[in-house]
Parts: sequence; C-alpha cells; structure tokens
Amino acid sequence: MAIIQEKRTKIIDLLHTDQLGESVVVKGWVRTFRNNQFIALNDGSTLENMQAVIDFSATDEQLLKRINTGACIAVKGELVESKGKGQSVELVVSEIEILGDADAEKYPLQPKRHSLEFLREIAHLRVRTNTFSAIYRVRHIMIFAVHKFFTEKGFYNIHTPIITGSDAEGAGEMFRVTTLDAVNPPKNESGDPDFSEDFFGKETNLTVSGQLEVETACLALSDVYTFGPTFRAENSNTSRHLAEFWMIEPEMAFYDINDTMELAEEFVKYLVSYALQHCTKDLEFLNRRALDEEKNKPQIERSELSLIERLKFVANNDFEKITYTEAIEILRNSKPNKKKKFQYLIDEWGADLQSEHERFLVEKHFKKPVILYNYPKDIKAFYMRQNDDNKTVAAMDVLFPGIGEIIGGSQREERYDELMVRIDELGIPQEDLDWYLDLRRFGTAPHSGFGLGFERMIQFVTGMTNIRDVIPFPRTPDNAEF
RNA sequence: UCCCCCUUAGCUCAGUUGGUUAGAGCGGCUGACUGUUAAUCAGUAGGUCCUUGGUUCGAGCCCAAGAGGGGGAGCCA
Repeated sequence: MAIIQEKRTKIIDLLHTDQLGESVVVKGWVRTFRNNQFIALNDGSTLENMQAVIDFSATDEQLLKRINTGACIAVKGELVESKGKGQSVELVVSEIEILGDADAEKYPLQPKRHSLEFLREIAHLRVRTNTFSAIYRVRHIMIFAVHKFFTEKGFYNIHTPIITGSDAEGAGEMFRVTTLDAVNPPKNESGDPDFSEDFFGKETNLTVSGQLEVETACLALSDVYTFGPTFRAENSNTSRHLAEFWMIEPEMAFYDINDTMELAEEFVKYLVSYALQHCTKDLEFLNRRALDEEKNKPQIERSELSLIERLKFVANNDFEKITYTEAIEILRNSKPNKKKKFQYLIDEWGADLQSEHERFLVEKHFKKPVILYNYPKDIKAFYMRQNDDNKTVAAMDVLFPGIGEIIGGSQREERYDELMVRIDELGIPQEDLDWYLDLRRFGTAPHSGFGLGFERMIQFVTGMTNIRDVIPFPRTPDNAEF
C-alpha cells in the first residue's frame, strides 16, 4: 500500500507521546534537507519539526533530488530516540513518497530569514514559515479563548448581520453592497442611482459594527456578544488599521460604566493568560523573534520588557483607571507639554487626545495599560450615556503600550428623551434608527458594552508591529490581493 | 487624506564626485563530504539598476511624472 493511503500521525502527537519503537507515518512539508540525510519535516501541528533520517546510499538519486524545501512528502518509519542533539526523537525512514514537488529554483521561500514585507507579497505561502504558522496558531487559540471566556460567564454569542441597511452607527466610511450595474445604474427622477431597484430595494452596506444590532439581543438575553468581521472604507494607512477586521463586541444589561471597565480588564487579562498557558512554544519562538528584531534598533527604542515579560505583566497587574479630566491634568503638567515637545499641546479641557498623548500616559507616565473614562460628550458617539455633569459621557477606552486604543466602549443612553436630544443635535435621520429607539420605548434598561479590535489584541500577544501580519489576508487601501 | 523615506540578482543589501566590463552575503545549480541542526567546503550560473520622459559627450547615480513598498499623522478598533 502506498504511504499516501495510510493514516498519518501528527508531529505534535509524536513529540508528546511515548511511541518509541513503533512504525508511524508522517506527512508534511520539507523545511530543510541537510547532508543528504536529514529532512526537517513540518506539518503545522506544532512549531517543531520532525527529523526524518534517510539512508541516502539506499535511496534513488532522482528521488533525493526531489526532497526540496517546500515539497510535500509522506514518510514511514520507526520512531526512535534521536542520535543528534537538536531533537529528542526522530524517524528512521523505511519508505518515502513525494506527494508534491517544489521546484527549488522557483519556490520563493528559502531556508533563510525573509523580510515581513517580502512575505506579505506572498501571503498565500507565508503561512509555511515559522513566524506566520505561530501567529495563526495563536490567533486560533485566542478565538477559542474569546468564546470560552464569555460562555463561562453566561454570555450568548449573537451573529449580527454583515450586510446592513442601517448606516447610523457613524463609526466610519462604509463599503456599499449593491447588485446594480456600476457603469450604468438605473436612475431616479433626480438623476441619482435608484436603489429601490437594488437587490434589497434600498441602500445597503457592509457593517462597521454589530453594536446596535447586538443591543437588541442584550435587552432580552441580558449578556451577549458578537464576534465577526467589520469593514471600514476609511483611507487609513497605518500599521494598526485594516479595511476588514474582526471585532468582539459584548453588550451587558444592568452594567454601568464601572462594571464594564472591570469586565474589559478581566477579559483582556484572561485572553493574555490563556495564550501564555496554551501557546507556550509559539510564544517562546515569537519572543526570540522579537528580541532579534530589537537588536537592529537603537538602544532608546528598545522595549524594557521582552514580549513574554510584557504579557505576564499585563496579566498580573491592575490597569490604571483615570478620567479624561484627570488625564488632561496629568498631560497639561507633563514635561513634554511644558517643554512644548508635543506636536499638539494640551491647554484646555475638551480637546481629543492624540496618539502622542495616549502613548505618553501608557508608555511613560503609568507604564501599564490605562483605562480612560468619562470623555467630553462632544467628541463621542450619540448613543453614549450622558453623565450628570452634562459635559461628559460614560465612555471608556482601554489603551495598550505600542498599540494604542485596543478597546472602546460605553454605557449606552437608555433614556428615550436624552437619546432623542443627541440624535437631533447630531442631525441623524430618526427614521433610520426607529427600530433602535424601540428598545428605549419598550422595557428599556441600563446597559453597556465595548468593542475589542481582535487583530490589535493579536498584535499585542504576538509582538508583531504591523497589523497586516496578524491576519492571513490583510485588506488595506489599494490592496485586496488573493 | 497629509508628511517623510525606500525601490540595484530569487532574497537582504553595497555601489565613492555622473565616467571603462554593476558587486557581496544568503539562496539556486554542479561536485565533495556524510550524525546534520538556516550543515560545511570547492566551483558555477544568474541583472528591464521599478516604469516613462528629460538633462548630459556619457546616467544605477541628476531632474520630472507615474507605479509599488515602508514609517509617521489623522480617523478609529
């Protein structure tokens, strides 16, 4: 029987169970082939390779030449204690089959270090590298941890729509969803495209947030969350923005802003701890990778803590909670403000904080994650609950070192009259929000929620500095390859 | 959308003041070696110097426009 038809054992299972002396089949992709004898084989089940040892003198020369980096092979042999130093076990090959050749002259991945920029151009192949396979394994564990955390807390996962007919959220520019002819659409009397003839009979877009829809479930199921893709057509060209990203948005009935800040902190710590416990090998690798990367930087730019030290620090220390007003005071009296080092100087209450200010608070002043809350109402969204001071709303942001805003949330305005005032002030067409206002008309309740940018969380956990490297196929302005 | 930087071999990069035949390391290929760990050693091939236009006796190098990539800002998650 050909080996391809035989059941294979995953490498991770061979490394962690005692099957010494047994005959096993391993299938995977060749990383390196050294000395005409040693195949480093990887099947993605773990960062580690299985060393398959072949007797080159007894192997066909034409077959040996096909064992190239990137080729897919199946090997059968005895699992033995390794005679070499780099691994505990190895496979003494009795049979080998090439399942898929990889022409060494054309295969772009070489047994050497590649730049992240180059790998981004071959995103369909970069998952075959240690770095990206580690990132995607961590990403999976984090997805699982999100569902585990909320399930254990009695939250229900709600699938909110991806195509939405509601454009009132105001979180950003939207992508239109249409089946109308782009070149020659049907026109209405005023000469504009006639969306009543469109697939849904109205204008539709890709969602920028599931919040408004998940609030409907909150006011029935109490504690709910949505975890799905979101789309922003903003022309953002930074290392922390994507046009398509994944967001986790819990919404809790009877939570006020303080309950929400507590939950956000507990959630983030849980995710970090879960990764530390369940992605040990991958995180150790990413830790070494980050250290190597830092060596190329000038001393001042290097971080004080290693990746794993940072993760442990976040998991084990309380976040700093301060109000917007307190933050303004700290910033106003800060050295960079007095010495006019900030590009935007802080002088009066009410200004939105720039990322230089957020970075100062998180990275210089407190040296830990910071939760800012009670922002001026004028710089925040219409649905946030107004505080008794009539100046601020019960909004909060969680700020992380190196990443900036990782969570944004608020207590929602549950009072119909107050909500209507804000909708009028901002000139939002009421008919678009009628269903949302029903939630305040019928059985309204205090409730709160937040949004966590999943890729920013993955950035923090993996230490990757560019968000395009933590999602398999990044979507950014002028780039939708694959 | 704005500001700055980059684009030379498959990859990472050197390339002096504008001057003859554009280099290195890694990778590939050929061979040697055969318990290697991104193996090692020897040899070898490989170039639209991003594109277009311009300046010049002469452009990888200077100028202009465009394309692609990166860093930062804004917007945010």
